[in-house]
Amino acid sequence: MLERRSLIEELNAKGVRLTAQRRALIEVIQEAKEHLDAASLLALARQREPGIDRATVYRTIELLKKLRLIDELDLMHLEGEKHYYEVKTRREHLHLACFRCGRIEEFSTALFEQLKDEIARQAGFAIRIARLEVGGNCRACAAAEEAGANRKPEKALAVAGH
Amino acid sequence: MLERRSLIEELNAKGVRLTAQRRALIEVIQEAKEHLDAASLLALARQREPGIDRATVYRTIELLKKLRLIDELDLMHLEGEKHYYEVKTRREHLHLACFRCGRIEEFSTALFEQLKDEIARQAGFAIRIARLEVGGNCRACAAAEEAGANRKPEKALAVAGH
DNA sequence: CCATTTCTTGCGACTGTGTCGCAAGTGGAT
DNA sequence: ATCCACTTGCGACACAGTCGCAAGAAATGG
Ligand SMILES: [Zn+2]
Ligand SMILES: [Zn+2]
Ligand SMILES: [Zn+2]
Ligand SMILES: [Zn+2]
Repeated sequence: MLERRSLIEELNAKGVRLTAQRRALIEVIQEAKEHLDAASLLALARQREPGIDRATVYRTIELLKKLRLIDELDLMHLEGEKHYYEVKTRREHLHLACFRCGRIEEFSTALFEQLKDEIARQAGFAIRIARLEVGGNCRACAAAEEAGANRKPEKALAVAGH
Repeated sequence: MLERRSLIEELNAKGVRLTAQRRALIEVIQEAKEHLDAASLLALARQREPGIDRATVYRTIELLKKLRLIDELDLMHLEGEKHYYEVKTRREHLHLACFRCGRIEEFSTALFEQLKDEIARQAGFAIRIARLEVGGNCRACAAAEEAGANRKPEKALAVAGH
């Protein structure tokens, strides 16, 4: 939650031209309480800057990714092939996506940092992005599944999934 | 590399109807030497089973995912928004995607298992899939980048990326 | 070996994400 | 206020993935 500097300042410092459209998009991303995809981003940005176009949204996302100000997530593509975006400032974390209820949980641990270190050292790989996404059942849904496991578990092709 | 049973047997055991199309697709996936996307899968499968349709490829992928026989990868979407597939038998591994040369490297470590255990325990999350994808520069490209860092590094908006 | 049932396929049409070239518009520096 | 490079909107496009439906093919069992 604690942003370093606002993304706006960050952009200015890098000499990136600040347009009304970019400002609107950045504000939306920064104030988001959930992970937003390009379409939602467009809808929300239009509330502030009505004329804004789809192409501009994609171009701005590309820009912010290159500048390493936002991260792109897949969230296991739980609903369609969209991508989601989040500001890169909160503590580095990974995402747990529940196939049953669709909730996205965030999780942090020192082990993740250690793992990245090991990759960098052993593979000689200069890591720019490390995205760990986990799919399965959250605590509540795992319990519920357990309880409902009284029917014939055979031939259960009805596996939830991506 | 060492497959448990062929996917075909695996399917039979689960009572899944075995069609010529599915057989062709499974053979292609199993014999693949690289990570294939849906379109390549279709092209290769057509060499064995000419009439096969795009929709069938997608439906079969969905089936194999549900049965946990294959994994879906994004590979940092290095070239377009496609997804890639691989048989779920080789040792659990993660993928390193080089933004510069495009090579995909596979990497295994016990730390990854530990990390998954910690997630399962601490978050009470029943993990079905854990996908760790890393983007950056491979050893060779990191070195090359280093050498080429003699020009003005300022205003370098030309950051490679997704 | 044929009939029956159930599942699967091909086809065609469709949705939705993401991309691009270009002419008009605008930010920011002077 | 001027100017220029950069950015935007627009329209058209490329392409991944989905769906309903009628025809076709596995498996089963007689
Ligand atoms: Zn993806
Ligand atoms: Zn859940
Ligand atoms: Zn490389
Ligand atoms: Zn792999």
